[in-house]
Amino acid sequence: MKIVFFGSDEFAVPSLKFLKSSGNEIACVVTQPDRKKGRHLHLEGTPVKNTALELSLEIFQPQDINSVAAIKVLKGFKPDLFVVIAYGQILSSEILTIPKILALNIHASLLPKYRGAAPINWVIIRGEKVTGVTAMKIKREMDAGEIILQEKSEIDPADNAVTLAGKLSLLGSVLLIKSIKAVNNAKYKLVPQEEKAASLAPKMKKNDGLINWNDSAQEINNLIRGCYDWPGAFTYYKGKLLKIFKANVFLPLEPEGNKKIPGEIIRVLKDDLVISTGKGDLVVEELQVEGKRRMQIEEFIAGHKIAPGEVLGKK
RNA sequence: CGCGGGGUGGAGCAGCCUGGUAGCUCGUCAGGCUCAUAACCUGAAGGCCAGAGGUUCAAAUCCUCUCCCCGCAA
Repeated sequence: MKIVFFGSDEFAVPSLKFLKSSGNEIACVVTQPDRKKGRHLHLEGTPVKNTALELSLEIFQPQDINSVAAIKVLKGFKPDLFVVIAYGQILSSEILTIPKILALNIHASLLPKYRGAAPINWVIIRGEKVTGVTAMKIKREMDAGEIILQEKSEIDPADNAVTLAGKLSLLGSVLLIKSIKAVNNAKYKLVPQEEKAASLAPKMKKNDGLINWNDSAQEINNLIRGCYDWPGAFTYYKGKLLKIFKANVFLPLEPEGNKKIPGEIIRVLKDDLVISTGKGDLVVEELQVEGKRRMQIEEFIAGHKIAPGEVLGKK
């Protein structure tokens, strides 16, 4: 099989590596152009580009994949298959007709649920117990193609978006190889998605991480896990941005006698910071204040005169 | 040169504006209290205040440059 691989994000890296070692011919790796990133806006390649360099694969980084020039390049490879994983640009219908067999996509959710750029974050934020990966034939509409194979994976309560992404990207790479085999042997069915069951998982925005202390401790903890490590669930403490990276839910046994304001700090011990929420309490374990490095709660408490009664969330 | 915060005993912070014995919380070590303890009390060790210049009688503190860390923005 002659394959052109489209990918940018870290999520696609295991698939690229696995694909390479599986003996398929990778004609070219298409990835997003280097972008100015980071603190001093240095030019940086995508994780997929770096992997492709390590594997000595040909790299193509068109500004616009749907441009006439880019299409010409792609046609030049005369590929059997396109494999698209976390690439970051939408392929036009003309591009989808280039490969002899089909264009295949691995998506990190159980489609038709969580279509879009950030399924991993949103399944955690929504408190799902199970998610998975889907291999599908790409259609013009975003993540709406017919399903080839699907694999489920349980979400561990300890998982955050990063750990879950790690698991799913491995699972996805296995699913990819399976799917390619199936396609190669023509032993596969294309099952249309149930449109009624579709839901969306749009790209994360900075503000999606804002903590609403009126939510339950469980919901807030889901937000914290789902927003890890970008954009990070955040609130405000003494006018400064405060990100919470890790926390636990604590349900007080005694009926809440004296009502606390959601967001109020109710207990500060040596290594224990408990915050009141709309329902239950949140025990903060790892956090970061604007301009400071990320730290464990005991380090934070050691250096900050933080007292019960203070309320988080005010800008 | 995108904007901003910061580098102070092992950790996290205060002190800097208004120069002049280096302080707090935690940790470590020793001792005490206690049936016991991660709790409490007492004491101790541990810092050329990121680095290099400069101003000054005197610099963690003021000025200049360098290195490193972080937030925003992407």
